[in-house]
Amino acid sequence: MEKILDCIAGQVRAAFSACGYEADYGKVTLSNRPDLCEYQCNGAMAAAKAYKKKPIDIAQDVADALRQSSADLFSQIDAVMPGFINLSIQESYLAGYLNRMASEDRLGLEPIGGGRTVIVDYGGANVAKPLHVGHLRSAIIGETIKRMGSFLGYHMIGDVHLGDWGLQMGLVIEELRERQPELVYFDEKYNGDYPEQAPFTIGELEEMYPAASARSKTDEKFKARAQEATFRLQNGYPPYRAIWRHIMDVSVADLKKNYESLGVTFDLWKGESDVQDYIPGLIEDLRKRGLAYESEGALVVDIAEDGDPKELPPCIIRKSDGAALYATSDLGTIIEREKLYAPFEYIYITDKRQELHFIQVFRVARKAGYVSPDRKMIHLMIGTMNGKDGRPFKTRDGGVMRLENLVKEIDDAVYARIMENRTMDEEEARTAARIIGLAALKYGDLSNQASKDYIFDIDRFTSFEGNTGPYILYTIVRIKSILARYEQETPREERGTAVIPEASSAQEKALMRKLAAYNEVIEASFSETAPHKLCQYVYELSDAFSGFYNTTPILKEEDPGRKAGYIALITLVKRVLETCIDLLGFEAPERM
RNA sequence: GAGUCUGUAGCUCAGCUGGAUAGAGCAACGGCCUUCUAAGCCGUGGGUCGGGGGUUCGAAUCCCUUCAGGCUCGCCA
Repeated sequence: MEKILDCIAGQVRAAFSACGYEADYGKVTLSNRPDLCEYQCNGAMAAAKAYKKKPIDIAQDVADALRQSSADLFSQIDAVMPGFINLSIQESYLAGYLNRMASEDRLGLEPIGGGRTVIVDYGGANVAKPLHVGHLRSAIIGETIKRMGSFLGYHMIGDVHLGDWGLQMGLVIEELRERQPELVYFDEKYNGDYPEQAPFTIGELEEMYPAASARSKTDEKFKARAQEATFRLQNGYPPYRAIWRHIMDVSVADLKKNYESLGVTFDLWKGESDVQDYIPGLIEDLRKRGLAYESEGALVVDIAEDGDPKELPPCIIRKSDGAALYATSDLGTIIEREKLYAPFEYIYITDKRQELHFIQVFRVARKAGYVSPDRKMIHLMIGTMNGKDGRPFKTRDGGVMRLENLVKEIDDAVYARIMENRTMDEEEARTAARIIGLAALKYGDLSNQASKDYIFDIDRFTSFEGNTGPYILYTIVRIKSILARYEQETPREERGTAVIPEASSAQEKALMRKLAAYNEVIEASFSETAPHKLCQYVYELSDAFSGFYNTTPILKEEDPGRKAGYIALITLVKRVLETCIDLLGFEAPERM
């Protein structure tokens, strides 16, 4: 279905054309002066320069033409100083638009993706390290991007892309040697089978990595051993491969559990280790073609381009000790993805501190021709998560906040909140608390712009007033409640036809115009990888509904036809809201 | 030092491909529950859009400069 702004702009463009001006001046936006009009076109002022005429004269010409051509679309067409064209939409047209919307499966959203493949890389998780609040954002933003893309008809493939192959693995191996040197993995002479059972639990594993990391910073010998172990692991040394397998098994099971509790899913659970077979060929290829060369003992690829403000450092693809590293793995991953999926677009969602890394990787991939120029490669950078003091987020006692603790803390706060305000049995309250808590958490995060640093404030997530996830859910629950009562009170034969009528109040029309913006918002939110725009829309729609709700006693309406019309309208509001929050990755309870 | 991002109301944030009087939420204050869930609605107060220049009929938005802060700057991921 054509977007409502495009419908309007189509008429305005035609009017510009008819008056002898370039049609492109007929761009229409939502009004920023709702007291004056609903939509506006500023093109007359831009055109004034090109045609050397007074803006108001052009606006006047176009307005006259519009009055001739589009009286059925507009209820207001004004040319005002200095050259604005103010427009309002005809109630009948708006109602017709919404009725068409309501009759479509995707509520009038065009499947613009056309089945094209998009890879979304939004894991950021490292094995052997617990998920903490820092992993929250890329996971839930990635999930939303993936859902929006799928809904728009793209073939979205989400890959967790585990960090399972770097120095951290060597660190854990050496830490294990420190703690349990008697294990067979460390017996050079041992050549039997290795145990099925991991020699550590997830709890122990999570404690080992930070310990090893700290030790490597003060103990040079330990660090060297870890590098050596990493190198041997990467070269297939069987006992280290066996330990690695244990780390993976224990860690991935835990990661899946945690992501699941956030409603975050991945199509692929690949990792850096999966692409190691591509690396020798990759390095050979780059070297043979003269793209990679030795520099200070390492193998590097220049990535500088004309127009760079400063010469960018080359991309290192092999360290001087012969080991591969981050960039190499990511390039290997690209080669594999090209081979298996030939994606139309790549979206990487990571901390913004990795900006340079992705610039390097993208440029090498382009320069070597692994990814053709017509494919898009996007690095969606996630801002740093800070505490209330503006410094990197820590728990009250100064530690790293684990994701599962955070989720639990929010659940408990929501549960307490429900019990103080509502009568609900324990089980229902617990279920509702999980649903509402997740919405609070996700909405709180998604409503901030992804790339900006943001203040992570637990009090904010457990406060449910105003622009929050629970407010959105509350709106949906109120609609559900009305609809349920309507069905209960009104015999089927008295329900009338479910057609959305022309608006009869300002609140109703505002709600209807907000509904009509739906397809526009979803397309923009996806193409700009900006979930916060969808959040903002969902809030505005909820707000518009609340305004309508407070001025219009729906179930008390005496005219059954009008009542049925209200029901049709709020049913559409509910569908739109539910669709949107599903894209955002949460859902509404039945009651709250 | 170089590059880059950020700076908007007391707090948290929108708005930034230039348009009319800069918007929300929280917090503060004042109204609205015998009526569809008050986790709501309505209203009031609160901002020289970090500072200074410039371009433009018009700048929070574009350019320059300056201040403050974050991040990055070849062998971690």
